[in-house]
Amino acid sequence: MVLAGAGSGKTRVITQRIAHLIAQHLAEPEAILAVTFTNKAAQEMRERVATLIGSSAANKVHISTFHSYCLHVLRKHAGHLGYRSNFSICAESDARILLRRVVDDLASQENLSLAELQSQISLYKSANETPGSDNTKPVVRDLEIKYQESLPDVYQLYQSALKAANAIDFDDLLLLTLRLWQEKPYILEACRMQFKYILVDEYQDTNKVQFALLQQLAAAHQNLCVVGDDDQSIYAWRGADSQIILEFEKHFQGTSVITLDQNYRSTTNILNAANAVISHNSVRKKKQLWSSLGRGREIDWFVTGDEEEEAKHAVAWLQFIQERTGARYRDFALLYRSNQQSRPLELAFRQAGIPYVVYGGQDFFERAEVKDIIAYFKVLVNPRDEAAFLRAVNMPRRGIGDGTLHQVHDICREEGLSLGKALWEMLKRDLAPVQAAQGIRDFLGLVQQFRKRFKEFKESGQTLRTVAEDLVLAIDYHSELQRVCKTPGQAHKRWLNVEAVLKALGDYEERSETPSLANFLDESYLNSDQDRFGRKERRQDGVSLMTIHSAKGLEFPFVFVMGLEEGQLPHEKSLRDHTIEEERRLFYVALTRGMRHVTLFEALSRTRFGKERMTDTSRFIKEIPQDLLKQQIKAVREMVADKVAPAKSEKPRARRKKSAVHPG
DNA sequence: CGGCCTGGCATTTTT
DNA sequence: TGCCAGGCCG
Repeated sequence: MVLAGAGSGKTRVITQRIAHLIAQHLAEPEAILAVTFTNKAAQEMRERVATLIGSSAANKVHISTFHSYCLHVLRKHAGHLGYRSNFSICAESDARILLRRVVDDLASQENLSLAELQSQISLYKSANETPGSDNTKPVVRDLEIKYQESLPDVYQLYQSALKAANAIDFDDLLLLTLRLWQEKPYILEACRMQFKYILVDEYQDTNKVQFALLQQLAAAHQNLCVVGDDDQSIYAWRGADSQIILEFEKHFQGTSVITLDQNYRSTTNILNAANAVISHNSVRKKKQLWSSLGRGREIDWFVTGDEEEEAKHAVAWLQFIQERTGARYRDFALLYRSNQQSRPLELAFRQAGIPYVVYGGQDFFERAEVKDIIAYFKVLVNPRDEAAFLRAVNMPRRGIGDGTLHQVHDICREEGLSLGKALWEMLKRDLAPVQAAQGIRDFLGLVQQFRKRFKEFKESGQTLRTVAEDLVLAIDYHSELQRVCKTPGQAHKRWLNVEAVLKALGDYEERSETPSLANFLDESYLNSDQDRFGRKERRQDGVSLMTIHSAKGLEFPFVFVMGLEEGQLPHEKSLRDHTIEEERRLFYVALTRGMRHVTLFEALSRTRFGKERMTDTSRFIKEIPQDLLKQQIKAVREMVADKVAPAKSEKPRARRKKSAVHPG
């Protein structure tokens, strides 16, 4: 186990070790498995290994995410688990559709939030547990009673809905692989034999299922090397369990632990501040980062009036630093706790004419237009995929109403048919209204035609891409977009996304030796990495705006951390959930992104949920030794307080506004 | 079916 | 305050 502090060359450890294993003939490239958490990380690792040992050897090393690896295993053996091998993978939004139907079917009067149910289900799955009465310890404490009560049923129904749709969700990828290995030891044995050495990056982010998978896979050879930093564990809310890294030595006998505490990224002042802050956490492996890059400037701490002033001061300060250092825009990152904080920042940058890039936001595959096209692909590949089916069947509108769909659904369940077959039955039995019947005929004809064309595209001298283009034409999606969108500009923007899907399909086709639509879906669903779809020009020079979570693993010469107030960072929810130590790690991650200099911003008042409120200074600032901080006071609490709460009344502002609209 | 309105609500998001 | 889902109505 390599305990690698922030900026200590974590990834380098893995790439060098891979190169070493091969150079010393300890293992053939194909006998090495390196696991990362993101495809991007896997890609980067492959490139770095390639520069060490050449790309032909590097391409033989198995570098992949947990999920991709598991998908690979499951495609081969899905039959053993009662799934067809053409099963679909449900993204969260697809799963949401299934979940909605499940909750509707339960007909409970309780007002249950789908999002909450979904995240609870995921947490249970990540912990390799099932919500049920026999559970002595629920995964999440303090869950409202109505959720505790309904979760077991919802869970069961959700799982059977997935199965009926011949679909699995992201958590199932891991879970089903584990179950496959348990039920078919010979498959596990074969998987074990394939790898002599296993390396894992970002080990602090593993969940219980991933740990179990590793344990199984590494059992034969016991050559497991994990790299991670418990202080950077910030995904517990998604099921990551930092206990796993803390107890590594207990799980694996004869472990040697190597601590990397030299930091090659940040100046000493930044590190000292980060060290001081993180030392307030009780559950951690002790380490003190140090560097030889010099002290650097103290951390600046701006106290401003509200979030708009915060943004304006950030802009001015950035320009000041630029003048003094000649830094480029891309050398700056503004980090915040929650996405909504980007809004005032974007406004200020736009006003100042400074280019910026907001990272995060909506995933490429979650956009409506992309989902529409992909839904067609999915229906063609997996006729049972309910979520995709429901999406495609009325896109564009074919006059198939809710009533008809409910009827179809009943036929599916009662007679165990796929949705497509059930639609045929509807027609045969003359159950659908005239209009709907015509729509159903159109849709089924389309599906039949294109399923055939995608299957035989080669024989007919076409490519996947040209067939897909025909499909988009056949459903007249361009017109559909123009109809749906309010402005032509928006329609155009969304059409570009459709073209991006087609281009991705073409690119995939060139890359793959045996291209198929099914394969393309696998690749893209597990690789929805934004910059692979050409959305963002990474070349251009702009200030980066992103959440602290998405900044993990990145570094910038100048880092601004915004919103250092109680309730914001730490977030108020964390105070209630008693997850303050994870919030502290989050702040630690933010600080350690900075190479040369870090600036902290605090707003004395902040508008949340439409109400302006006074705030308190974040406790984390108080945990930084005073001599490392340089306070820049731009606003005084008393004066701001006067402005924020002028009267006793709760909403004088709202009233004034109303009377202005209706002066009479 | 789709547009409009209202009411509830509100972190973080690797796959 | 601003967004989204769900209900209602034409």
